[in-house]
Amino acid sequence: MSATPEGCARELLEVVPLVMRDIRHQMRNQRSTELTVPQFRTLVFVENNSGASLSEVADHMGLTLPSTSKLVDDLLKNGFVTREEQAADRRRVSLTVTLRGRTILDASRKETLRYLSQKLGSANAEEKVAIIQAMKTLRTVFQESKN
Amino acid sequence: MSATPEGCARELLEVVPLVMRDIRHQMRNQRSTELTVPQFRTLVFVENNSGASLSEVADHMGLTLPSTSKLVDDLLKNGFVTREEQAADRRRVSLTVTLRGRTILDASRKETLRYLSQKLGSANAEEKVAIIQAMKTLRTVFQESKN
DNA sequence: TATTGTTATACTCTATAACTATA
DNA sequence: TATAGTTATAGAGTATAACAATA
Repeated sequence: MSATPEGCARELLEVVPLVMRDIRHQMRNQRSTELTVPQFRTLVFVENNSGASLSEVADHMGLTLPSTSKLVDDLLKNGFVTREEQAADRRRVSLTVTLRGRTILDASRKETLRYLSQKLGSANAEEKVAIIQAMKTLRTVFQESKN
Repeated sequence: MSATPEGCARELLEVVPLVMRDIRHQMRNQRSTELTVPQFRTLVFVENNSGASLSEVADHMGLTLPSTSKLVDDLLKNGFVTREEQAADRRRVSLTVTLRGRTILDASRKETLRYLSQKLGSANAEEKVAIIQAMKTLRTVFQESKN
């Protein structure tokens, strides 16, 4: 297996959509929680960055402002976040996860992690180390993709 | 970094959507080729499994038959695949990639791989080995995800 | 009857363009 | 004028339900 940038790229292009598809399916089939992947990721971000503006969320998600606005709107309708004006700059919005949002997020995360953990149970120690390492590298490589 | 199934699951859940988002963006912004990720994956599958039926594509993609039917319909409209009845069982369909489809697929693959390779250029040898290993494991774990 | 596929319908995700409000 | 955000509109991706054709 050639550990060249090209070899890695080829593997990523084949395997990442496979894993993503599975995660998406799993989340969709959570009848109790029902968060989509983007909704889940948005809630995680707002939980970790309470008071975030819409632009900050959009930036983190790699989405346009209108897309993010709609995404947040749905979370709002479900009562998972609150949206207020920032006092210092009234154009800006301040987002916070509600108790309800936190509850649903915790449940969804728990269920998804349980599912993924079970799937990864068959991997041996060395393989798991490689996954952890790979994810660490990929995170740094793909994180600041401000296209 | 705990190399437990739970630790791996946590990393996957954070990093995979990040990478997927970047791949999706990159493909969307290919002004020359313009294949979406599902279209790309379908073409790859049909190229490797010439004469495949719709059910086989759906199975590979992890999609329902109606979704797959529509997906293939779009490829057909663009002249990237042909769709015929199978002689042996006329309910079944036989899909083939056209020359045009092959051309666009090659161009798209090349451009995406170039993009990803360039991004992965900053990773050192050990990190690249870990990525290759991780992808290999993930492929086997997530491949036969027939839900 | 069971299987393969399509059509009808709907919802989510995402984008671009046009707009409003605030700075 | 520039920035933050929303609304309008549209296209892709996906699903379920209902159907048609073939086995």
